[in-house]
Amino acid sequence: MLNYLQGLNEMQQKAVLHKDGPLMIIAGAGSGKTKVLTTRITHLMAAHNVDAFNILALTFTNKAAAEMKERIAHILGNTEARNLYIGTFHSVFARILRTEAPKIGYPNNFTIYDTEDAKSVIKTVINELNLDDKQYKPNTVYSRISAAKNALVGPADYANDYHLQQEDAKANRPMLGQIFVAYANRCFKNGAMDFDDLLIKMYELLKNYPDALSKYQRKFKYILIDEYQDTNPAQYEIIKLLGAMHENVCVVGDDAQSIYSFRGATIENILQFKKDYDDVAIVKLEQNYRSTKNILHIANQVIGNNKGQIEKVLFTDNAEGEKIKLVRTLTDNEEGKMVADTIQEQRLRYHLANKDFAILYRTNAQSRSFEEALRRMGIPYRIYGGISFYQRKEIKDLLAYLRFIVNTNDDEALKRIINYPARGIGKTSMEKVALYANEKNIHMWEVLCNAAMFGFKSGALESIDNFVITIKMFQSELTKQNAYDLAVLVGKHSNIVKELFNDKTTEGLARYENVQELLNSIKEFIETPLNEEDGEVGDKGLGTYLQQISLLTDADADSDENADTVKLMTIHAAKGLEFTMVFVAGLEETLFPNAMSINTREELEEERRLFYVAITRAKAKLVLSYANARYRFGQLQQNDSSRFLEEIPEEYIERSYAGQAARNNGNNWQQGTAFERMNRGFGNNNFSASNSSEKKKPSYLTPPPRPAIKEHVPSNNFEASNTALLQAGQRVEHQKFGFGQIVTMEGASHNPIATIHFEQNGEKKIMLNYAKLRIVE
DNA sequence: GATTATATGGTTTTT
DNA sequence: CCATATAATC
Repeated sequence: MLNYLQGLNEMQQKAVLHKDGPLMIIAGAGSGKTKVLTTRITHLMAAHNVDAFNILALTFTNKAAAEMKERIAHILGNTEARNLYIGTFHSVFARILRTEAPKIGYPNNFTIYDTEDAKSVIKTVINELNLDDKQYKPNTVYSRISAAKNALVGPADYANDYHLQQEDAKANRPMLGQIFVAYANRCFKNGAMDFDDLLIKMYELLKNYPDALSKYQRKFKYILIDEYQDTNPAQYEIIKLLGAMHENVCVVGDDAQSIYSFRGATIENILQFKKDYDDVAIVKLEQNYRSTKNILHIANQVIGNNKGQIEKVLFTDNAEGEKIKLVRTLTDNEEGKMVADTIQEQRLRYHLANKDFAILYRTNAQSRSFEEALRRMGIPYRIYGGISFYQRKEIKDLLAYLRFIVNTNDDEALKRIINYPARGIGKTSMEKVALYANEKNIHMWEVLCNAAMFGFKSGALESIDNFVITIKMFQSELTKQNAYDLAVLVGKHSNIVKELFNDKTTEGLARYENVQELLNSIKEFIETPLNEEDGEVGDKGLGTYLQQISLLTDADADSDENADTVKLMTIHAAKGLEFTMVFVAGLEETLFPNAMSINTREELEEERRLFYVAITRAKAKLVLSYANARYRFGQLQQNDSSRFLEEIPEEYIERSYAGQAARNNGNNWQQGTAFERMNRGFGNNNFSASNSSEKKKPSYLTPPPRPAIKEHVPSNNFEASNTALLQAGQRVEHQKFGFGQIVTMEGASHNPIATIHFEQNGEKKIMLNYAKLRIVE
């Protein structure tokens, strides 16, 4: 027994074995904190007989939660782990609120608004208050409100706060408090909570309802919190309340990796934790098991430039490893190509798999150049983040129907679906509906149900009545059918599916497939066995499903975790992950550090922590890159290299220069230097001859010149054909290159390449896996 | 009221 | 460059 303790170092064991009382673990990057957390939970259960039902663990993503559960189940060798309460703050609280909502005046089936929904409500409210949405930009208003909530400042507090009033008056938005109040009221009326409300309402529940507080205090005898440096004051206060009875609160964090202050997170929580509890045990995990000495060393150097930090020194027994590569390119496109070429080369030379590589960047918009380059080379990849599945329009549309059926108070969902697909209830009618609803202080749905009474006539009235009948029909099926069958019915009867099916454009086709995928996901939800639960509302109903998916992260939606693909993501999304070889791209002033975050020392230090997080994702190999110019707002913009690069000691770096200029001249430096003269800011970057070695230059030094193509307008019946059986001699149509004839077929069967002679554009090699070709004959 | 053309304006990061 | 908002037209 207790053999799960083997393989833990002294400090890790100390953290695991600490039984009762507050515990703070300061865990450096790659120091095995997940291992410590899982082992600690296992130990509580196995050695101290703590019931799984009495343990609450809060993680940063649902995926991390699922993995933790799985690992614990594996070590324990039984099914007890499924009774653990593990999840993100948001999902755990949503689950609790689903049971307790009526106490605070919400329906059990409350809707969860994502950012887009919330902004839309804010916009409506601004219009209703007769304010100008140019002066009050929904984006700004939303972030102000969100910031207030995360600091536990409610609408009334906000509107009455003298300082906030002054601040808003100065910033030319004196009515912000009123908007906040109206927004909060509207959400409440709609039976909806936004992301921040999940914390706020949980706090209010515990604060104002002693019976609820004591219920959950008794239940959660042991509380563990991962990524503690990224918690905000609202979360802090909730935990303080929940943990007050037993004080068995264990937090794990690393101040050096705090990167979510824009979401209200504050490192203060770490300092405050020590003050709030009398006798906090503190354990520091300082041995890094992930990275080479070189990588860890420059990480330490970089973070050393930040001022306030909790003292700790990361060390490792790992090998020294390679030097850090620093590559400069002329443009973002060449940066993409350099990365793709390097991946290809490294993969072959060291027998690495695609999934050993990650490309990290500061902003989602940067993914494009990497996508293009990887696709061109036939390297499979997967992008995390950006527009997630559940944010696609077609998905949100169908979900809005389901949301509305479950909660007809949700005016936001109603507005989305009432005229989609078009059924003749347009803007004018809806303005009237909104007007009547506000006058009588009832829901828009009630107005619709009594449309005749409110004076709607002929055409409009008929359309509205039909809509009401349809929705009522769906509602009556709500109790008779399961979520999947109902969703299928809604898709059919609302004509959404038909509408998408009839759209034969490529985008339409993709949308249709997305909807099918959504239906599949609902089916899967229904078919997965119930999580054992003690008398909670947690059931297989549509309401549960809707609440669950609104809290999914993009990382959670990852179906094939082990797929052999190169991973592309923002640094934020990479937190907690590790890869054999990491590319950190776009190390340029105004991009990283980002122009939005260089105005205060605090902001800049957070950018630096972000850089630190990026570096410490790498196990063996690290490549940093930057481009002299990149497309932004559709225009080529020049940038200096990032100030962070100057913080890395020269002897750890191997510089090189990839791109077209190098090729044209046959000599890397002359063109490079000429270019440098045109761009100030390169003075200190001494591109010494460090890469003048005789080694064969990688192929990224020779991008083929691309002749301008003659754009082709696809035929109206253009539709991608199945090209599996394509043969030489056949005539095809390509979306861009126009009509042509297959000259030869080559390449492996899983990645066939066709050489095609196009009438307008000459001979081109086309990868069939990616190109859209219509077979003409 | 719906469909299409033009204008605008916005990019940091995410539950 | 992109997506969404408004205007113009049927």
